[in-house]
Amino acid sequence: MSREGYPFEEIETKWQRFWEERKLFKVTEDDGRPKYYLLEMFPYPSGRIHMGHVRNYTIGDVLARYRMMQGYNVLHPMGWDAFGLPAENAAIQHGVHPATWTRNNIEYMRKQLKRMGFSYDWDREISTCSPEYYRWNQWLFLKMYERGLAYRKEAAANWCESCQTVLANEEVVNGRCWRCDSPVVQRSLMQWFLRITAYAEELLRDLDKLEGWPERVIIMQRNWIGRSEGAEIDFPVAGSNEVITVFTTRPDTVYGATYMVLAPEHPMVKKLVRGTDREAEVMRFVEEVTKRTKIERTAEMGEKRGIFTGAYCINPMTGEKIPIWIADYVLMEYGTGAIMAVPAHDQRDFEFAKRYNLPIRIVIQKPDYSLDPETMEEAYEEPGVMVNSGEFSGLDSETGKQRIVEYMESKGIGRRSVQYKLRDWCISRQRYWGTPIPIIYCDSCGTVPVPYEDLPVLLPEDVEYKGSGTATLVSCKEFYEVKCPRCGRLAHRETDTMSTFVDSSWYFLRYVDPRNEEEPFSKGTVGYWMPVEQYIGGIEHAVLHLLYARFITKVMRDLGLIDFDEPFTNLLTQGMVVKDGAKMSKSKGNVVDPDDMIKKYGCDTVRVFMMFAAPPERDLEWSDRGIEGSYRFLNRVWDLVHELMDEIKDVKPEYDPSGLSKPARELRRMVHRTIKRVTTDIEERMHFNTAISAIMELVNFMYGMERSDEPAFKAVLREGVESLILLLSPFAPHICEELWERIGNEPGLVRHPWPKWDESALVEEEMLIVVQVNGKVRGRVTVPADASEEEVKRAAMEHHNVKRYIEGKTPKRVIYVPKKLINIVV
RNA sequence: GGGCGAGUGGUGGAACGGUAGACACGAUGGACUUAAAAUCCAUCGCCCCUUCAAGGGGCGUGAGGGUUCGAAUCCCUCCUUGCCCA
Repeated sequence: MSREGYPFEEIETKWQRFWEERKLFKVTEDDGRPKYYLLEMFPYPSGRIHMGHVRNYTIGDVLARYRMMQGYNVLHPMGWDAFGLPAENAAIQHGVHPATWTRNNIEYMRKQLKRMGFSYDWDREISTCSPEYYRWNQWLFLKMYERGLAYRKEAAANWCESCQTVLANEEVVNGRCWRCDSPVVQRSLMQWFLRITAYAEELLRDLDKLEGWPERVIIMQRNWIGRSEGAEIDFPVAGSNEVITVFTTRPDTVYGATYMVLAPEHPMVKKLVRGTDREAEVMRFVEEVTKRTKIERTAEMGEKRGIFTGAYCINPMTGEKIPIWIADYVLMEYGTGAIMAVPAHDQRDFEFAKRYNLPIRIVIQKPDYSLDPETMEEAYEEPGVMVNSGEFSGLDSETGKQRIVEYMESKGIGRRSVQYKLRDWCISRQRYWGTPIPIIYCDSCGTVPVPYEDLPVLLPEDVEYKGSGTATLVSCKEFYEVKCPRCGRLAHRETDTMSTFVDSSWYFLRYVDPRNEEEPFSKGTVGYWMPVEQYIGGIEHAVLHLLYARFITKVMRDLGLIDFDEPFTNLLTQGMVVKDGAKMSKSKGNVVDPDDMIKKYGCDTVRVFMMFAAPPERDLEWSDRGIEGSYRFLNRVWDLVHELMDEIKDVKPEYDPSGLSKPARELRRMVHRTIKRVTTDIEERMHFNTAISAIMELVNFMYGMERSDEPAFKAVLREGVESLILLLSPFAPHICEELWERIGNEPGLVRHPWPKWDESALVEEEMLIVVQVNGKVRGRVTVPADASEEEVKRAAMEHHNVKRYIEGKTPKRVIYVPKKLINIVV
């Protein structure tokens, strides 16, 4: 008989309509069941969903449906990270308004997600570009401004002269603008920052609470925060009252500081060279360095370049006059922007000293005292014994660190200090398509926050896009020109908008109360739903998004809005979907469009393949053959249930387990074993690929099983078919609803309890014992399940092949692993 | 340069100190068919011995060492590769 496979299209449409009409995924907090908040990272509405989304959201959907069947009140929302740069690019390239472009994309992508059958409560959908959402960004910004957590300062930004715009780091490719390929320069602008550094210590310490997070994400965040303990030391500038403070993690090496290095941007640089004959040369160097990127400047293999300022400072411990240099490898952003250079014990200082013939002095010796400045080829950075260090000579360097800092503190020339690599978070974007920063600049009143009652500051949509965000907003009079809220005189608005990371740093809180017009969310509601039990997304957000979300959560807590410290209890970072070993991309021409696959095989097949091809945290290799296999599997399920239909049609899955025939017992064992495997694979390891294999094995078994005529067999069979459908339903919900209905049950599977296994059904009547001799497998014996160790041993010794290896020898030792293996050592 | 992963058949992957390769893809052979598709059955890590058949042996999880009765799994060194940071 020729056939095309089961009618997936009809079935999938039918059940998607059924779920939507019954509002099966709508949840409220007044529910007796325990709550479970399941969240996937919301998408940027780029136009169409891609396989990465499909994978992310399928993982989420399987877990959501599984939890629903486990009896949880599952909050499973979806929304749109809808502000951002690509919308502006679309405006430039296709002349379409960013808002139109974004909203059209959302319309289309929402349809695509619905076509995948995901169990979202669509009534909670949010879009960050809607004023109802972004007004709370502005509200939060004002709250932070009040508390000194939002502030404005001058900072360097990547600037493209030809596009007249600021670029994000990702938009700078090899030092050039990604769009026009002209060189990118650093330009100093006044920008808004959020004071995340005020939470550095807590963000670091609370990483210990995140037991449900992958270790590598925690390590990445820890490195990003980059705490280091050390000291600040004051170096007086020779012949002036100025003092330059350096930060070092190695105060024990201070006697070896033979020169000082300032970052080119250090404010002292200008003062030191002003009016000297070195001024022109030094300033030329500074200008040249600032054009280069941070990565180029600090790459360790790169040549370190510098210039002498002509000025000197005094090493406060030795009283020595040491030269002050400027070098590209010292950054203003880290520490104090100035270092004491100890070439003998810091590799970068060492290389710099070699290049410019600066003195190298050993102050830490190896235990064998073998270091010699004349012969050393690299810095010695390990601990050791202090030498050439005045009264501290002879101490081990770890003790010396403490002693020197204590000494400096007592003399007031230095102090203990902790530095973080973490910088304050720059949220200013010179863009149009983002949340307006609610600030007004008045010539007489200065920087004035927009009063809360004037929120939201609406982003004007009736504008002509000018090619740069700032230009667009400045030219929009109705937006730009405003009365000062304090004095009423003409003032103007801030034209920078917020980074979209602000939007995404709290959206999970808005989902719990998405239509609240009085506040970002009500405290009671957020208390019921938060924290998120399971968060799922790509590893690429390991640092920025996940750190910002943690930060804002802590800020909200300190504002009294919530009472918990961490937003996400468990985090799953899924791997990429790749094809031919590479990430799918247009330029490589290896993109697989989900729409095509759904059309060809249906979404159930796509879902099953996504979950079967690899465990979630690994990369998934797309395979056209593989998806056919998944389709074949669903057809086998479809056919199997139809074949068994007559036998189970009016049967109840009820029977007395004690009097079953052998075929019934075996079927029952297989069914219950599958329930156990699928349940533990989902629950304990989230290994959906092995869960699906277990279901496949059950299907294979049922195709080849031994039958029996007794009525109880039919009841066991009914139980088997029902279990099969229930276990498969989180993965392939549509076909399962259909089969469930066809065997005469009430549809709406997420409301049906997840099957439970009966441990007594798993008990084997016989067990297969592997027999090893000296650790090598020499045979297998089958013994009754209740056989004692002695009986197993006897059976093993009698095995014909085993005998050959133990003949004439006496066993020295016998290791018995119950129910599995026996190892005879001779 | 540092940190963290990963390396298993022709392929995706199983195996959380106890039978390596579950499940699937693919391939080969067969059944069905006028034929094909679909479906079903059988075989498939590599090498070898024995046999009518049934059997049996050696090697094998990137390389090399170690711990253990027993290692893909734990430890050390190295190689390759990916990600993050510099």
